[in-house]
Amino acid sequence: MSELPIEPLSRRDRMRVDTVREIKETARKVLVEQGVDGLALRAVARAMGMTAPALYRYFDSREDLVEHVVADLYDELSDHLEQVRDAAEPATPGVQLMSTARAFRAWATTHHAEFGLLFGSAGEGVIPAADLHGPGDHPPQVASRRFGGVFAELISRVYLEQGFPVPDEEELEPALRAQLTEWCAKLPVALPLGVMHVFLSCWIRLYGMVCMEVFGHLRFALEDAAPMFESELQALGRILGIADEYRPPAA
Amino acid sequence: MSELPIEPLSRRDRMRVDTVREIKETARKVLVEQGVDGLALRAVARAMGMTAPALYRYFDSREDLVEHVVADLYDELSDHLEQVRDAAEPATPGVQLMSTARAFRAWATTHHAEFGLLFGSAGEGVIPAADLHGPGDHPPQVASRRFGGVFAELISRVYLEQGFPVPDEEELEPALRAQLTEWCAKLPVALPLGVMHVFLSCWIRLYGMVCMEVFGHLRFALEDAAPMFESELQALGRILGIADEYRPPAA
DNA sequence: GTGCTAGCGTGAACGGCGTTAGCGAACGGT
DNA sequence: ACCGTTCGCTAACGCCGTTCACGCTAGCAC
Repeated sequence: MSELPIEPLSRRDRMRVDTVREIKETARKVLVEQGVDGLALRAVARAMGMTAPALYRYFDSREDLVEHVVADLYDELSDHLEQVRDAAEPATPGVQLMSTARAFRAWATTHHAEFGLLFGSAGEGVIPAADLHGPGDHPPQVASRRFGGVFAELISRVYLEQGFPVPDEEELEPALRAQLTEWCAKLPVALPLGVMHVFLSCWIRLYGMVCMEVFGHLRFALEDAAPMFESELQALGRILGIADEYRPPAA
Repeated sequence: MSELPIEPLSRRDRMRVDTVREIKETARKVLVEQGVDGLALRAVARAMGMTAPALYRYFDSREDLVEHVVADLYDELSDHLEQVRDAAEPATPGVQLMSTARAFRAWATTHHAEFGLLFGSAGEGVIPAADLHGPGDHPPQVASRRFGGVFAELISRVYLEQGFPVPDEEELEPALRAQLTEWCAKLPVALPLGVMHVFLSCWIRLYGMVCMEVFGHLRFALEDAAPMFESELQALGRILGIADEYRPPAA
């Protein structure tokens, strides 16, 4: 689809690329200020001194624009998490994983609307039948796979470098084992199925904690979910054998 | 707010109650067929042979209608879960908890749109600043509290009748302990803080698992999340000391 | 039975939305 | 200088939530 001649970008093409970038940036600004429902084509156009139909020169529809924003957000989040991971001291997988998980929650709590778009049910109507996390080539799909890879790679490294207890293949139900095997085959490195199982379980717990906090489903019990998050993170650390590397957050 | 004279319902009042009920039922039908975004006042009115402004005789706004639908859904879900709980055999808290958790997932997977409205980010715009799970008297608030109580009561009974290991108060971070203490004071029965902590942790895990499945965030690894759910449920059972009561689902 | 009134449903209207169609201006390549 | 592509605009359609003023009708007091 995209041919790569070395420098064929005409002045017009450069302008176009810039405009696309500006539209997506403006859309994101509108998303933050007005929420998901306020993310309207007309609002975006208005915010950048254009009219709504002009945006159709750059995106097929509102949905197409939102998809690209979603992809950009996944990429930006992945960039941020990788940065935090690489800056973690000491640079052991355990510390890196803990820091990255904490950074994920911090991003979620400070980017409410964006998080809802990426991880909530808001994306339901957006990426419709075509599964978001499917194997397709749409921008949000590749971007979300990259995001998932950050945590998957970290847990893999924790396992490879330090190890942690994982269930034997025989302990897993056959149906689950089959699915894990299929998934495992797609990964670059071969790992025991039990590692994938532990990864999924940990990711479910991390996702659940952050999701409940951001969507306000913990307010029935907790006013500030930060201590509970740290407690859950510590529990995950114990499962992965990296509890001793636990560090309270900087703030 | 609601006065209860024995039978003062005039014919007119009965008509009105019926209409309110029909509107909410129609709204729910539209929600299921058209999704959250399709839940429009005009669509509801059209589906029941009315015009949109007429609905304003019964609800203040679209948001008000959606709130009442949310409350009804919470109540219906709570009814269903309590029914499953009371029908569980043998009637031990452990089996009841397992069955109820499984019924929760079954409801979520078969009521996609409704689940998104209750537990996803879709409710973000609906119950705006006034927290859904706050202490107010709005219908969705009382209904969601009732729902949460089903699981809280079950775990409490598991603890009281059989017990399971809970962290000591001293092990909990002071900030977390303070919040749990405050929450615990509002409950009918006094329980150790560690029980509340385990309850939250389990609920986070159950919610995370169901949420990820329903919102499609597990499709990157699993095509059918049922076996993984059962695996997680079994893990929860081990934490609560009821793993031996585990039963595979009927289906 | 008659008249009054409160409640209900309607059509029209306002502003906003996504989207399409058609027009004119600016630009790039030749 | 010319031609075609690209771009942004206005106008329009049908949807939405919401408000308003109007009729109708059912219930009630007398």
